[in-house]
Amino acid sequence: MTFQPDDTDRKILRELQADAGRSLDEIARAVGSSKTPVWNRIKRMREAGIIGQQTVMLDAEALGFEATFFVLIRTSEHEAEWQRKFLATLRARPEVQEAHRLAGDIDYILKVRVKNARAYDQFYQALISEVRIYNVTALLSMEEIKSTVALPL
Amino acid sequence: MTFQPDDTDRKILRELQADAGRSLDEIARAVGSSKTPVWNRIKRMREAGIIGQQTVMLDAEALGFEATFFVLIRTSEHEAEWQRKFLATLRARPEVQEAHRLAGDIDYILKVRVKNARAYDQFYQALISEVRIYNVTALLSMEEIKSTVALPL
DNA sequence: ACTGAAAGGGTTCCAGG
DNA sequence: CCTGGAACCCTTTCAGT
Repeated sequence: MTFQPDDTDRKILRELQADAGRSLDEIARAVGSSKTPVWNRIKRMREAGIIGQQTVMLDAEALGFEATFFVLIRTSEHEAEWQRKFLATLRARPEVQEAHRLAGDIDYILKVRVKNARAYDQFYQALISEVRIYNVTALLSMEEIKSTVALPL
Repeated sequence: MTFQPDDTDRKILRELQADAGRSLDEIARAVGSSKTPVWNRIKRMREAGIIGQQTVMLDAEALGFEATFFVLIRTSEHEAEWQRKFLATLRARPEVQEAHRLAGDIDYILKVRVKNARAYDQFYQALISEVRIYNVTALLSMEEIKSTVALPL
């Protein structure tokens, strides 16, 4: 199930992560190969789902998203039905950029991106009205020091 | 400093976030306009830095990155020099995908993506050997429920 | 498995409404 | 500010090595 990229595959993935907007020629040159072999490898990796969605990074601040919260959630409920509803709620809410189920005494962590603290409060009220939650801690980001989706290949 | 996208700009940004790999024609059709105006808007937003890097989402699990940690850091040091070194360390470490400075009693949160728990421990040892840190809590992700970089425009 | 080339399609730009 | 079209570049495929 684990895909084992060879050296050239890894170089291609690194280049695509860094800038997916370049031409095949440029990427081929960057990895020291030529168009067709690089094209075949990209095609294979796309079909295998290794390479997924292509997207653009937007400037969140400039677009008015000035508040990022990390939300630590403890719950006492662990039934299937509660969890199903909780996950559905998270997936339906576009301000939730990340959600992970955790090991340990904190059950879930969310990354929530909103325009301001009021918008966070609206999200919070909506969340606790939809599912029972035992304890919530919100950590407010003052400064985004680093943000990347690139894997350290 | 805050860019005010109009309705069409917002539609374009939504489409690009969802799939930046389509042709201008397709995007123009999706937003109910045509090539040239959409192209001009994208160009303007690129030049303004609203639209940044173009990238691909890779399948982390399939590539062997099976462990994600959220790391909560408390420090007693708040001098400029300590902070400079700490930030430089975080930025230099490719396994750190996110780093935020926080308000409140936890000073920093990191998202760290590694192949396994041993690789996390190596990162942790390297970090505490480079800068003094008062207290560290590592939260291990058991399940990635949701992960997106899209802003809720 | 790579090279080179050819066809089709897409991006970029410009003239005109 | 939009439409349509022309030129050029890139992607995609294929035959040859």
